[in-house]
Amino acid sequence: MDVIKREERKKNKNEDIGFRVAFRTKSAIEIMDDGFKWRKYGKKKVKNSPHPRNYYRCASRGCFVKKRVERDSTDASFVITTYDGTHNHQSPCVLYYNQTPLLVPTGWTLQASHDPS
DNA sequence: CGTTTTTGACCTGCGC
DNA sequence: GCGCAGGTCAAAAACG
Repeated sequence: MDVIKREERKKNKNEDIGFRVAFRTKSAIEIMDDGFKWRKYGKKKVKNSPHPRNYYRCASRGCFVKKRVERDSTDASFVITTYDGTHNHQSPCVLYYNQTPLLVPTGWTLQASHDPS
């Protein structure tokens, strides 16, 4: 696990993560379970917004997908969720979505999608 | 008992 | 070269 983390870090620096998707959703809570198991590994305060930003990683071994959850600086009711990378395995709850691997669970209000970089 | 969460400290990249 | 901002790690606690 330790070695894997090192390799991942090196890989991220040298190679491209893959792709990045940012969603801004209208939700009161930032705990959105998209079917994957997320392990929180960091919390940081952003100067741009008075609210902290949470960092999550996929709990599955061998899957290096990262997830960034941040509240909107102006509207606390909006949450910005950014996904980095692609999952190397199927979702543990893929059956929940039947046969369509939806990234956004039903009930979410998708406001916009853009590349933060 | 194994795993995740929490939190501050540490590291790195970028700008000046 | 230094400072800032952001991103990550790692130890202990909490949780099932």
